Amino acid sequence: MSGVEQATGVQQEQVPVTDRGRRTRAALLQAGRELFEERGWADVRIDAVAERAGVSHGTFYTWFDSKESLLRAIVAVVVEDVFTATTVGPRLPPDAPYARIEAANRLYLTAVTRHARILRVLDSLADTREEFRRLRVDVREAFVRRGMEGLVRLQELGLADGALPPRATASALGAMVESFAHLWQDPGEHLDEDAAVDVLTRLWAGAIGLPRSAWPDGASRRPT
Amino acid sequence: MSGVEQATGVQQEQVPVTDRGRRTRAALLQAGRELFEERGWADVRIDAVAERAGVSHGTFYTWFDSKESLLRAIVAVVVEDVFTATTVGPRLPPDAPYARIEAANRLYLTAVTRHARILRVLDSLADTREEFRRLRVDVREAFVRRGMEGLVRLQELGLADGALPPRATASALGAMVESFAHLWQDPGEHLDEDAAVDVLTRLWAGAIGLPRSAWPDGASRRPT
Amino acid sequence: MSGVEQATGVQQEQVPVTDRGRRTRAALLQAGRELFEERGWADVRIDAVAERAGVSHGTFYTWFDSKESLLRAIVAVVVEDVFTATTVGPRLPPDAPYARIEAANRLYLTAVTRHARILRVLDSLADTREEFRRLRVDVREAFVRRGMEGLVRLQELGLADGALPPRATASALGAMVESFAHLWQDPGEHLDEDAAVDVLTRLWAGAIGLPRSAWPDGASRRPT
Amino acid sequence: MSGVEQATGVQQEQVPVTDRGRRTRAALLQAGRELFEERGWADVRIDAVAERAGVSHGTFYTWFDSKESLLRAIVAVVVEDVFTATTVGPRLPPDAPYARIEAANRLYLTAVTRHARILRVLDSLADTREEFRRLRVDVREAFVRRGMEGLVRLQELGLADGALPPRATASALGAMVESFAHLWQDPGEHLDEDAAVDVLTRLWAGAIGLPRSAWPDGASRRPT
DNA sequence: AATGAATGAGTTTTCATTCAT
DNA sequence: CATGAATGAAAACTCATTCAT
Repeated sequence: MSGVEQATGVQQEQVPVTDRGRRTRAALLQAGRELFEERGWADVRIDAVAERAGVSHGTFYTWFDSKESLLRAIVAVVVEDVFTATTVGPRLPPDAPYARIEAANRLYLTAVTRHARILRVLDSLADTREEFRRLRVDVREAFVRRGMEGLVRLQELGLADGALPPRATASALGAMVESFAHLWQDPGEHLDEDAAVDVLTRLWAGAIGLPRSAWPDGASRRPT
Repeated sequence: MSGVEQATGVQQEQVPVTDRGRRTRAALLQAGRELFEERGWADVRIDAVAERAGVSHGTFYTWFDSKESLLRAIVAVVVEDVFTATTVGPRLPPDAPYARIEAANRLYLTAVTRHARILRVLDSLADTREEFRRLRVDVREAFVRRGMEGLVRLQELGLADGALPPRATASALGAMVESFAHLWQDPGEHLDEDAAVDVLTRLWAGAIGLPRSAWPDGASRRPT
Repeated sequence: MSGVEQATGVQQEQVPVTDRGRRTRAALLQAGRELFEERGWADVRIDAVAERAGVSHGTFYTWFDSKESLLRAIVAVVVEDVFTATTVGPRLPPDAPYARIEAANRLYLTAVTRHARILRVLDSLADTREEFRRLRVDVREAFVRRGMEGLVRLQELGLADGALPPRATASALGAMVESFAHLWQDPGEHLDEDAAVDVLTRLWAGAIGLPRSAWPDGASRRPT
Repeated sequence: MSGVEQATGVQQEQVPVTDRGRRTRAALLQAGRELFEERGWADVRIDAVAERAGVSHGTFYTWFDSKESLLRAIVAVVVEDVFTATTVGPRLPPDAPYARIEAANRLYLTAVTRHARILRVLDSLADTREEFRRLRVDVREAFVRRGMEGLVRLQELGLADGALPPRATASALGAMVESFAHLWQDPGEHLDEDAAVDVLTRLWAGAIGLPRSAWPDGASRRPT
């Protein structure tokens, strides 16, 4: 199980024991998430986080060691959520590959969309801070691994292009799905969730060479 | 900044008139690019740029208004280069769609790879600075548009899945290619250029539903 | 100043809530006043203010937004003081115009003298910074208005030259009194307060044409 | 002859020998004056002066040693002009004191008005730079001295209040006249030159106690 | 636990002045 | 003489983090 065991850094964040403490910490977490989403990393001051959480500046440090530490805590939730969404899908039969791909895409697309803003913040730090680069990778990891395993299985069954290197392929297609979540934000790309999932699944299935015969009727013959 | 607004509007960057000036400006540009690539945006000081360029601190401001301004100038070159690479490819016959896709992918992949580090820096700013978001989009635009036009043409010829919305599809596939350039950096994804182009082209061709009959022999039957 | 505008509007200066805060703020105010008086505006560094107040550099910004902001706070006290001195004088009978003029002159002269150095600083900024020009005017306003009203009353009673335009006259005479406070600093003009007030009052009373009969005995016949 | 012999500072400004040089120097002088008048001291960059004069930045230093030096040269002209205006008036008969006061006031008022903006700039520096404080005094000196001498003469003739100390009185009244030149700039004090001179002369004559019998008919009986 | 205040390292930027050509 | 460029000493301001109550 990747991506969840990162928490053991150097300094442990304080863990609240009283109810009041729990509430304060939660408020800071919430305020931090909102602000990061609104303004990005660099433009968020600890001051602002504390203020929005309704506590004094100093209190922030009762619960978090640093600004980084706050983001780490926020991202931990995200990693967990994406991981869960990716892993705990409906258990579809192995002989329905298209439906499996579709289900995985939908879950990942919605999960990533849910966290699109905070993931962008993470991205902006991933460039220089090794720790966050790892976290960024962790978010993707479960999905990529799942895609990779699925691909291998299909290749073994002769249902996917055997020439494709599994890991790289899964990475590339995973990136494709994820990029969709971000492009969605922009005006100009207007698709509802079903349409988006449909497009992504078609691209994916076609890309790995899943034979049209294995596509559902609606998908393979869909008109323009 | 004192109280009275100077009469001049937005100051234009200086343009060197002497050779010495040209050399200095170029050195700063080069030093800036290197440092941004090595350390990312936030960890580069103007001081360091000047030092690496072998000039004094103040000289930086003779040629650039600000750190932002420097990046802008660096990125302008990148945008230009990627645009050119994307646009000025070998003119392949329209009836060789696979080869066309391959050529386009190769050009874009190498161009983006060439600039991978600086594009990451740009990404990290794109989240909050509207100006840089636009630039980021500009880098992709030519490639996405080209992919879109190619797709439309193939759809009209019945050689591509008519159900795919052109713009979104081209965006998604473009993102896929681009992500490859970045993943390449990471250890663990080791493919040489030819192999990478091959994978991407297979994925792309398959994704849009280009019939296997339109694939070159080597591509369609390549073994694992 | 990064690209994104923080949500807060014009930041208000902090108001101390603890005693320690009050003490620190007062010390900065005091240090600032002294330094401005000693060195003028341009030659005062925030660093120096903080040092003299016995706090660190950053602490200055806990209490004031900027150097301007500090001066504003200092001047606010001055405006207040001059206003009070000008307004809250001994209530003399209307039928003792000379004594009234004298009392007003004394109060204004001593008030302006008390603040002569800081007013000079204000002057030096008033030329270009509209905000400070207004403050400068504010300092004078109460005295000028009072002089004007007094003049109008005397004109109505036939005790002052009816040809004098009240506002301009009061301005000119006010400037005369004020200039005295500054000239006093210079060596070469040595008069004690009583002598200065006497001269100014004679000039004033004579200027508006107050009949000699309304002058006190001592004043009208005073020998050289 | 006060106020004109100041030029011998430490470094002598360059003196042009060619025609081209003369033109360049004059252009810089002119540009400097305009800019100081428009923006005040601190907000004028040497860059801007050079640009407005149509020469390159470096050329400025061919003709002036420093920014201070430029202002010094500009002010020298002003001092000279005010001095001349004050000294070289119409030679009126000693037995027409009111007319003499009026003439002096008019000359001084117009001279100071002509240079009001640049004198303000000088003021803003006078607070801290001893050199400019001297210059500032020099501008006033001739007028104050003349007023003082006039007052002494009238006192000796019994035509002025003998209780007035000549120097202080002349200073105060001089400041009064000068302040008028500045207040004129402000909206709200709207008087044409004749009216202003009239008011000032009445105030002056009254202030020193010039008997009404020595006032011209128009002046003494002017109605409201 | 919470709070208000203090800290100071870290950065960008300005601009008068000098200089090589 | 003029020019374009280089210089570097200032200086203001920010903000994460620490601390005394």
